[in-house]
Amino acid sequence: MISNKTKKLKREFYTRSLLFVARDLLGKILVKKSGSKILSGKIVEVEAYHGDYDQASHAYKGKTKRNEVMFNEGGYFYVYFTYGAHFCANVVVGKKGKGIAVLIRALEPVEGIDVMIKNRFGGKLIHEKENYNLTNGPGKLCKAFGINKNHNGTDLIGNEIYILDQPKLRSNEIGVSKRIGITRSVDLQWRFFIKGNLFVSRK
DNA sequence: ATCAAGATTACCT
DNA sequence: GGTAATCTTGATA
Repeated sequence: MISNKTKKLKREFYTRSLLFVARDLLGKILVKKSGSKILSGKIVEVEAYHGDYDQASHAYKGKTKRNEVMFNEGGYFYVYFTYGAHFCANVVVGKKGKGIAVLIRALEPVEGIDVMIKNRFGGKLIHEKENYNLTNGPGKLCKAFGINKNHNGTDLIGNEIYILDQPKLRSNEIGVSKRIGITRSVDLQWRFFIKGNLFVSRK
């Protein structure tokens, strides 16, 4: 359940070290306002990307037009388009100029589920269990939340998209693994997820 | 100007 | 479990 202690995360949360921020994002609530509607979901799976020594990171080869948002200070939204079809949403982390981010890989829907169904499937949900297929992947959650290129660079300290604080998870509730879908720096154990959560993208 | 790769997904057997 | 789809970006000429 969602705690009553629902304060928006501040800049200081995001400007800490990468792996601390990545782990601490688990269990927090991503919120997006779209008109009068509110969409929200609990973060249940993330991956860390570091610009300096992580060859899988978009920022590894330095700043380009595509990845420039990654070089902001922590607390900005980095959205990119990939495979000709999908957007992926990241939280920029650390100090200005570093090129560090956390990819949000999966959410557990909380508010605005009707809108998410509409965004993902055009309004029709054939099987009840399809709810588990709404936001259990980086491209899927962007589609469900209506996140696209226009949201690249959004300040998460603002009111359009932000993340609500929640009690910190115990370490035995968090799973760790290699990252998914990359071909370089494959051995880093930088994927974190909530153990047993049904909305995690893969086992 | 051309080209290959990609932090994925959906659909097929 | 395998793979086609699809197009933007960044690198190379």
